[in-house]
Amino acid sequence: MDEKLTIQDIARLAGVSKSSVSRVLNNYPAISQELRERVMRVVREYNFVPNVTARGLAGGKTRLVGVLTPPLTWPAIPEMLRGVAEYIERTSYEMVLYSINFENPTHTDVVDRILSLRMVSGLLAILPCDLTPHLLKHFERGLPMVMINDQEPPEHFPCPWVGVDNRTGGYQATRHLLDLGYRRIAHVMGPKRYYCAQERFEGYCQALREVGLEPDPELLLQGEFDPASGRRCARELFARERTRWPEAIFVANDQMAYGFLEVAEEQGIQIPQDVALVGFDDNLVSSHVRPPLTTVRQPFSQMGAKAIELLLKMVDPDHVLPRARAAEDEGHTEAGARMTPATGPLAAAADGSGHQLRVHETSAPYRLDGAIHIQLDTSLVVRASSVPA
Amino acid sequence: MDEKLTIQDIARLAGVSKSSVSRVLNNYPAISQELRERVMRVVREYNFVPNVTARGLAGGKTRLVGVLTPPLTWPAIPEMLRGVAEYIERTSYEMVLYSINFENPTHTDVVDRILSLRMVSGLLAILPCDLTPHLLKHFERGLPMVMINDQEPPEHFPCPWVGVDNRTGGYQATRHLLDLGYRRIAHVMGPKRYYCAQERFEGYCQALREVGLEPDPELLLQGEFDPASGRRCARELFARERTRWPEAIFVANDQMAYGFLEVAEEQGIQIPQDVALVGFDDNLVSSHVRPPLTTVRQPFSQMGAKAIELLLKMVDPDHVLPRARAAEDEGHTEAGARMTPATGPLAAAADGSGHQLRVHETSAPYRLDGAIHIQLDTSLVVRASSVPA
DNA sequence: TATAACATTGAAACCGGTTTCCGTCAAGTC
DNA sequence: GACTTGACGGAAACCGGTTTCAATGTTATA
Repeated sequence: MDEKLTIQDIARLAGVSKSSVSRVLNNYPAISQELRERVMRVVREYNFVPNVTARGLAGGKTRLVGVLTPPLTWPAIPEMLRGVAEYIERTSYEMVLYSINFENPTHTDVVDRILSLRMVSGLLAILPCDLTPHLLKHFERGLPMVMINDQEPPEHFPCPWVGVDNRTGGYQATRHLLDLGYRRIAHVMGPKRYYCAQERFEGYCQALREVGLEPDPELLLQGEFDPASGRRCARELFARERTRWPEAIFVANDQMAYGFLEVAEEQGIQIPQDVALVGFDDNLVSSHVRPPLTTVRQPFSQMGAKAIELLLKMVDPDHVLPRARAAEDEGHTEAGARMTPATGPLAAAADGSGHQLRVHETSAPYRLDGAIHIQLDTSLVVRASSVPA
Repeated sequence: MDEKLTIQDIARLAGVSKSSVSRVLNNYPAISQELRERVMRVVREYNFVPNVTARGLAGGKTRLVGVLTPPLTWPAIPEMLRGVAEYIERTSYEMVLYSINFENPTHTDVVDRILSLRMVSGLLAILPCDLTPHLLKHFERGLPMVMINDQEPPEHFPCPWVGVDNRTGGYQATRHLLDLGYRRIAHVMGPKRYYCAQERFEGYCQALREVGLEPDPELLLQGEFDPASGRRCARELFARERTRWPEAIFVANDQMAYGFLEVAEEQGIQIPQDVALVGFDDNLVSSHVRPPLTTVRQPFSQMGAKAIELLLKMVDPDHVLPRARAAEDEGHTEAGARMTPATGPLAAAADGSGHQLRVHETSAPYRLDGAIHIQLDTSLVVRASSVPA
């Protein structure tokens, strides 16, 4: 039925030239209604779909965007990709997945090889870590690109960028513990080289100061965002004499919080009765650990969707979704958990879409009113680890 | 530097025709050593990479394969894709990810749209569930395809297929419990419409019979492969009077086992002291739940790798990996867990690569000695849920 | 030494679209 | 009524490769 028809065949069947068929298929404006209908009838009858490859060659635009990700086994990645996939499914674009292994020392070469193929019309780089400077070169050379990246200070970052407001997130976590009456609140920080780690820490400090407390250096620990460092910090903290324990701990990500849960289990420490715990991220797992983790939720799938939306606008400004937008991201928070929208003192003027927009200057060719930085809001998810049953 | 060079430019720079450059780049045999070197020098100097799109148009083969998956938030999917991605990274192919939502009633249309674009030269369909009959039509129409699918009986299944030996897996789980001395062993079965559920059940029965026990209908429960049905079965079981409880339970997948853990926690039932538990799958989460789950590990990433290897062989028989194969799949089993290779009574003649090969007849155009079905081995991962500390 | 067979390489056709260029025709202007 | 203008649509060039075909130079065969 739909066997290898070409635009030429359609032209012949409709009794027109192939240029006309092409024009009809691409919604060229100066086309008479009659021609359009004549062509479309044949197109529909034979169920004709133009060859993407030829289209790419001739038009200079492939309808492909690349998505560069760390290994999919990183907790946040599948959620983000879900957002990307659900958005892209409603467009005429497809996604080429480049899952790269940062441990491979040649990963910059891998990226070069990928991009030199010029197969994709744009790139969404998810948490590119130390690859960022290298990617920026490609961006500055003209490759449309959006990063989901919370590791670089957004000031003057030239590339369009999607992330969350980590400062308000840190504030939310700490404020929650303060509201429950805790006063000796420890913080396990992420690596200082990451901007998000600093921001979460600042939110923590700000919440403390708001109630007249000063951050206590004895209650600040340094982690590496992985479970192992969480375990290490937990052992260090719980090895102190009981009177020097904190009443509650805000851990800068869920992975490290898992380490705390493990050590607590080992040592028979009850959470939250002995020590309350709040994490950051709300990974899919976090509602299934024991006790379920109170945490600050990052809207990962929404971040993916926003980022790909932005990228498609850069790649193809006339791009319109063929179908209406589906229902908003529903998240995976299980029934029973309370969700608190961001209400920190840092809440900036929203642009109506529920997220905060910051616009910076950029010299890159694909600017949309300057480099757009989209910052989404976090929300607190309260579960058993911070609230005694 | 590598700005939009064409094969024509290279030809001019090397003082040869573009046909010659093309031949060199494609390893055409009848090429003089001198010409080859002359061209390659220029290619390397200018870092030339031929345009994939043009290549696709002219050669009739895009170097793209599609990967059709259920939502990435399904537990096994990221692991499988890791295997696919790691393999594909070492080839000249790229993967186009089609993550489809089975709940969308129009998902067969989505598949049709995707495939009618003819963008991909082959398709890897991961756990396509009820999409299988529809996909088979495309396969029979000539689209190279491999399925990772444990839901269809392999007999006479026309399409190349990768899965695990579920029967031996069920045997391993049950045998392990028997070896620990348990005799009253319950089984929570998956949906009967899935072949894997039946096979796991048969393995269970066989292990029991081997020690002279007959499966007890009272100890057989019917689940749906999700946590909710696990909870339901758990409540049903634990609502019985204590003397009618089993000593141990083999649950047909980890998700349902999580439901058991939750209900046990709720009702203060100690696992494994009161009841021992073994799951199936070894999801990434399963080592982090409390207590860590003993389970039958499916080599998901290896399945992905095998499947994509098979697919590429179908798409491009002359396909050779540019680099040597990297180290074998290392899995994610944490240190301390014991791994038992499959040694069930069903172990078939291995083909040297450590997996079992079954060859069936097929009428599809892309046969390699008939439809290849690759069955990988499962392995038991022993953790605290079955072994009292 | 003449000739057939083979190895090597360039010219040109082709893949299936998009886009430029140009001719035609009808409506609008003076 | 002649001329300008713009809408419309066909012919042909083009995108950047692969592949067929034919020409050339070499080597083997008789």
